[in-house]
Amino acid sequence: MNENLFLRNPEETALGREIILHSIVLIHKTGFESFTFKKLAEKIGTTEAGIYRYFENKHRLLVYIVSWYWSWLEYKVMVHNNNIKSPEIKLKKIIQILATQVKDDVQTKHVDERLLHEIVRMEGAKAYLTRHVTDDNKQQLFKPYKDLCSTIAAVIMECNPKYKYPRSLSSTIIEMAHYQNFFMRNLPALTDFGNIQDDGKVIGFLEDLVFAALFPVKRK
Amino acid sequence: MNENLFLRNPEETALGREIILHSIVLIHKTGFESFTFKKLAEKIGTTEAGIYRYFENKHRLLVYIVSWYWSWLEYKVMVHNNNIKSPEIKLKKIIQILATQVKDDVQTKHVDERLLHEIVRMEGAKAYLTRHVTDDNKQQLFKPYKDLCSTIAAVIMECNPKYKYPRSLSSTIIEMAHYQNFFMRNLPALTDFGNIQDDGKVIGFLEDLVFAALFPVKRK
DNA sequence: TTCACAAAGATAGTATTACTATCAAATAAA
DNA sequence: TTTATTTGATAGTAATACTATCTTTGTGAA
Repeated sequence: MNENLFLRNPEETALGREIILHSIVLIHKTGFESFTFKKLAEKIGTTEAGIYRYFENKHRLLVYIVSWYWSWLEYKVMVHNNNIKSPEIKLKKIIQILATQVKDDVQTKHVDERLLHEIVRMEGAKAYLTRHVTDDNKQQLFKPYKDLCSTIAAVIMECNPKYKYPRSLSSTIIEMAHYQNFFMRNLPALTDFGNIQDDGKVIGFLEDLVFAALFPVKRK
Repeated sequence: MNENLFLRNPEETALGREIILHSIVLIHKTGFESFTFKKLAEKIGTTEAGIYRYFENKHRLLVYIVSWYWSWLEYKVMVHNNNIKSPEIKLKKIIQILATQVKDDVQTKHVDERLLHEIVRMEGAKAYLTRHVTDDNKQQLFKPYKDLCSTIAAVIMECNPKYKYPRSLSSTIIEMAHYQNFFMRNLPALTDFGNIQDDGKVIGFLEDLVFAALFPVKRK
């Protein structure tokens, strides 16, 4: 993880890991706007000042956990696509990973990936939708997201080396995997899935969209 | 405008119109998080209490101006597509309207549409990315957005009545018109447009994507 | 064993935010 | 001209987002 994301590395101490663990639980429960360092401190039996030693402010903490998620996802994509040859199957697998409800990975004891996935779906965009995106970006805070985007773009180029928009398509897939899911659950009129809350629907839409874009029919 | 959006209709009084006018200027300048009713009150020479008489809180004000924007856009789409017959040309026009830098419409003296468009690009998602989306939705706060989505979905169905995802494609177009533009300007690695900041690039991407989805080649 | 020092705890304090309440003055409608 | 409505002015509160300082605790090298 990028050192600019924290003041002290939370992975290295027991308190740090408590902060990560419970910030995820708390943000998941109450949403990012009503999440405060004070509430978090009370929950883990420390003080506000204790948390400020690890993170400059709550926005940095959000960027930290969101980045953690993207890094973890990239690793997951790598593992799953490791010995797949067909780029098309790879891309389908990526869409499936992005759009499917995650289950907690027991290997990481201080992170509940299922909750984190739901946080990223609802709060992820707030990591970069700020007036200080440019500064944050200069500090490389969004590297894991951009890396994932590059990885997917590379698979897209394997599918069709002549496709003109691999990165834009890639960021579209990532964002829409989350947004269509969010819409399906909260604003179903913006989708064609009712509020059935079936991940398969979003996967179907994205596959249709992506493969149509990559293998188009010639038009005048 | 939906009555649930405000406590007192801002369009009906001079102070109300001042609130709209300067909230747009202020949110555009400093971003939504650092925008406060106190700063706004100082700017227009009234008091915090004065603004609270019109809007319950700053989130409602954001939803109000964002909804205003979507309503205005829907009107604009209607006017431009009024006497076009070809649904494909209609759809292209819609993409162009959505993805192009707006210029101020002098007819509405209390709203600067150019600034508002830039606000919607950066802050628009914050209108619904909250824990209270469902309640807000029940109060019909997002109706203009959903109406626009329906309008576009109808044009999509005119293009290809067999297409399975008209609403999802519609919300994808709307969101991506803004996001790809935002990425191009702030996180160019997520796009294929450098940071040239040319609206035409985003339009090209979206047209390619949408028409490929609507007129696909048959694949195994 | 002790000394050093880093990490955490305890406590206090500040400016700002997000409101609510009250009362008086101005203004517009009847 | 009376009356209701809208605004202005002022005050106050609980919570938020920090910063500062000082003490205690634990760990590990000398």
